[in-house]
Amino acid sequence: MTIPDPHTVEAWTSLFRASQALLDGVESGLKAHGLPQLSWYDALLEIEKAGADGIRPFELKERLLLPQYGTSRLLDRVAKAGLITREDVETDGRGQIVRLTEKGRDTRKAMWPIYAGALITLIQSRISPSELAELNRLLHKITPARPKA
Amino acid sequence: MTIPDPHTVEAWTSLFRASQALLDGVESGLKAHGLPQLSWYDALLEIEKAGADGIRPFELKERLLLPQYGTSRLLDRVAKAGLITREDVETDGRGQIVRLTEKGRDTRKAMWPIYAGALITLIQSRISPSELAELNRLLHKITPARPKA
DNA sequence: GCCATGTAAATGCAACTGCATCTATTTGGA
DNA sequence: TCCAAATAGATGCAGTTGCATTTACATGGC
Repeated sequence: MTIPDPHTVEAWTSLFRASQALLDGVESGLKAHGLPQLSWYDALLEIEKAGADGIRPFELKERLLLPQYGTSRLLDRVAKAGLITREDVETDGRGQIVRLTEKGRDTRKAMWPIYAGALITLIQSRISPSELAELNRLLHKITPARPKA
Repeated sequence: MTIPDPHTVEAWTSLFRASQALLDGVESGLKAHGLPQLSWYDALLEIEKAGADGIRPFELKERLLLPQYGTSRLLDRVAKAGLITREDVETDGRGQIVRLTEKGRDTRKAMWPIYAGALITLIQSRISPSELAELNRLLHKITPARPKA
């Protein structure tokens, strides 16, 4: 059995810690402002991008890389909070169309400065633009091409 | 409100995806072999390092960067699986000493090749040693010095 | 010695995730 | 047409996490 280079283990550790720290930072900022979780942001943004046409949950799950049940339940919560509407689609009795409400749009907008601020503080202020580009390049080497939704 | 550089957002996204992909890879490997979660590995390793003296839960929580209740419950599960012993300490009636059992040692040992193999496949085989070093350097810039346990 | 304060650890409750399964509907063939 | 297989989405259940609180013990000042 091959033993990994200590640098490999360290990379995994620092990668994990970094992403953990960033996530915590963003989430605690949102929570401190009484705003929903980060996962809601991505969903709201995708739904907002879909515009008046709305989006089907199965499309959403592909874009958010969430499991089907995760999407279903996330939509439950977001709908319960009044941020989206879900209505049946006539062309397919199994499906539904999700659309953002005004409140949903407002919520997403309110989340953005907090989210962005955290990223600036936690990333942008700590690393130079060229290093940032290099970091991106290296991370993309590690993460294989997403397996085509 | 300052707007973050798109590269910053992309770095956050790739960082998150990379760490998610690695975590999933390691976890699914362990699960496929009928082994416990990765979080158990770290705990078992720390406890093993403590040797015959054992370790106090509050020390463990500092080393693992876990919340107090998380540590308490992790130890519950690990103890229920027979991988550790917990006994009261005489010098401090509030505390306990955690020690690894033989079974705990065996389990940790069994986990390592799977864990290591996943790291080799997912990281080491995809990036050169010098790039790995650079990745480490960049990640350490982003993650601030841990706030001294 | 007594009490306020602090520290170690556990726990009730709500939220969330994973897994498997279920229901409803559509689709593609024989 | 009819039925097996596929697809969209929901859901029961167990496990896990976060938060707040609780229990138990220790310590320092008076």
